[in-house]
Amino acid sequence: MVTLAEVAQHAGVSASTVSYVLSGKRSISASTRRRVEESIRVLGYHPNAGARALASNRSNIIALMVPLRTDMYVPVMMEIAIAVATTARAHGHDVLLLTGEEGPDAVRRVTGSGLADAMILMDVELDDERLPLLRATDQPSVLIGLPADTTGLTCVDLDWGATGALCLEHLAMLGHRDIAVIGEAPAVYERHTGFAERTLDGLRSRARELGLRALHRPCEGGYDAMAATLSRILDERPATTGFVVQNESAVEPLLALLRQQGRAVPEDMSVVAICPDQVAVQASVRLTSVGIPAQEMGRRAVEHLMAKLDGRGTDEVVLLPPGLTVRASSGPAPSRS
Amino acid sequence: MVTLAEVAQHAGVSASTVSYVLSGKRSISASTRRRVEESIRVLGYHPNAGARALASNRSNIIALMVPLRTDMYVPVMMEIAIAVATTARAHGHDVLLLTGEEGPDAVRRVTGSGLADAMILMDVELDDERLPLLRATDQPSVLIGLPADTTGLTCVDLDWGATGALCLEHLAMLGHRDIAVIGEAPAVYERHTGFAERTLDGLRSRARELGLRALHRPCEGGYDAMAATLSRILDERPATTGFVVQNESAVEPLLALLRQQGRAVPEDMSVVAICPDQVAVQASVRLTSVGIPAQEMGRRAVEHLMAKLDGRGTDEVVLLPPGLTVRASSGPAPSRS
DNA sequence: GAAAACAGTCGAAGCGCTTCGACAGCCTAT
DNA sequence: ATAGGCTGTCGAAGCGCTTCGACTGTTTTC
Repeated sequence: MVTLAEVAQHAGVSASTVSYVLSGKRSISASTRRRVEESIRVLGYHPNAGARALASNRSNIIALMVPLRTDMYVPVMMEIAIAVATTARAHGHDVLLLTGEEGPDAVRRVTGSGLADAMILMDVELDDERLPLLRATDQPSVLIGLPADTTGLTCVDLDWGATGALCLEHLAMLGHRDIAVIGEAPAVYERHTGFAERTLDGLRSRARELGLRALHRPCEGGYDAMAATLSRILDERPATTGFVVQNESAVEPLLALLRQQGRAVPEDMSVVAICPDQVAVQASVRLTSVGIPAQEMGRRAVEHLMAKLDGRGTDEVVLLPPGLTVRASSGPAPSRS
Repeated sequence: MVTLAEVAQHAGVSASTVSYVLSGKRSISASTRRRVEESIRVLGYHPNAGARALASNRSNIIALMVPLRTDMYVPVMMEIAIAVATTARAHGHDVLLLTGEEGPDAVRRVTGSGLADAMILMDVELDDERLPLLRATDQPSVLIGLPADTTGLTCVDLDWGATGALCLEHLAMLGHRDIAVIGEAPAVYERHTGFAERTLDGLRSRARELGLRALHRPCEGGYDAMAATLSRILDERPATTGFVVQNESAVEPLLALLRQQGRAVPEDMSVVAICPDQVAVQASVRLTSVGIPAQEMGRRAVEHLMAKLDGRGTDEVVLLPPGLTVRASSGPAPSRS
């Protein structure tokens, strides 16, 4: 293992000079810098992470807490995680992967041990038990998701309320009056995950404003669950002509069921999905959808964190505006017969 | 930030004693241990990770390199990553998330800087350029996946050859003679990802042994790609009655297309999928499938790594045996008319 | 009953780096 | 000329921990 001292000796300078070449915190003559850089290259030197962390009180690591469960939006989570890792690297940081499993203890451990300089939390619940800890520590953090009380926190999220409203507006504009909302699994609502409730709120209040009827039903993914949910919906509101689907794994089953029942999409029924664009494009009917900007969220979260680490950042809530792409699954409501 | 020295003072012992209480490397009297533990609790002490890494030459971090691309098996990757993180925590280690983006440089950086004690590599190609580096370093590593040459390496993977063979046997046993294999996207084969080729080999050699015809076609995910692929297959081999599908995102489109063409599953056509059980259960027809033991792979990889770190491990290749679950998508071949 | 073994504790060295203050040499303004 | 200010470099302290050797009692062993 090559050390700073060896590099210094090889280059004929002192250790501190090498350190300053590396950090750029003091000016170094061009010739010395060249010599040192050459020695580093020749010897294949890599600074020891532990020593650096100890001396500088900075680990250059950010922690990312991902949900343990895999009952929803797995590809989105993955995409965010990868965007976080990539962006962090671009800022000279590495990413420590924590699962939600440990809960608040993980926050204590990481902040207490100086393992990471900052953290990003995903899958934030409306009243998350990790929040008091984050407020109490002076370690910077960013949430991906929006809790009920954002005081003293920085959050990045899609504007789910606007997302719900947007879906509804689109259907309203096409003349649909009775809308069914296929939600996430009941468990998601039970643990008060912000995005699900916010979407619903946005949807409902816009429905009220526009005078539409919106019927919400949570739904586990998969074919059987969707079949049961659909038949209940059509029993209850036979006039339903529009669907908003938030649960990715209910989309394809819904399309299959409608097809099977002889209801054509988009002629008889319109479907708007809330899902990553990739899913929308790959479905058996190209779906009109509101995308989930996973990469953007990951990137923005890291950039906010870096700003905070540089002392620039401020606490703020960033809500990304949703965008609806019209594809082949939505069309004018059939004329009322 | 509470330090070891403060704990020592609070407990009225020396710093080294506290250290030995923590590590258990020397015997400590019960009363001293109790007092120290109490002080730790009261002061809320967490050992500083950097200092520990520096002094002990062990970071208690393992690096996990995940593929940057998200063109296949995303949920599987995620599940593996989570299993790795969970298992590592159970062994007192944290996980550093690296993306494939940096390539071999990441290996150099991590081993060189002592950031991690060991690493796990996913998405290994048959002739991966990271392998020489792994062989050259004395840092333990485990691959999830199987390269062409495994000398000096430890690998954990599903036995893809046996997986392919198993699918074929099942269909053969049911009397199918003409089998179509829906593979991964062409790009996956082009970069020589081991699992895709091995599956195919297993499948083909068993087909030869049993005297079946197997026609392999790579396929991008999604409805349109699957439609094109299917029509080519049925043109070329109209007698096809069995399908083996390896690309998750082609399964549902295939089922939809067959249904649409009036071919019943499993009466006219049998489908065997290679996918996680969850996907198989959620499909519109409950799929006969060979599962992908993602959690098991992640867990085993970490456990091997821990064994190596303790000096127990050996280089070896662990191939997990595949298991086929019969569900509703496969049945006897229709009698030849 | 003396020698050897062991349990329990401490002090000090050292891990590899960053960073502060010091200083030598040089340039600019008075 | 001389004070003051740069620029470039160095030495040394110190970050918080682990671990080695040393030391003091207490047991065990023959």
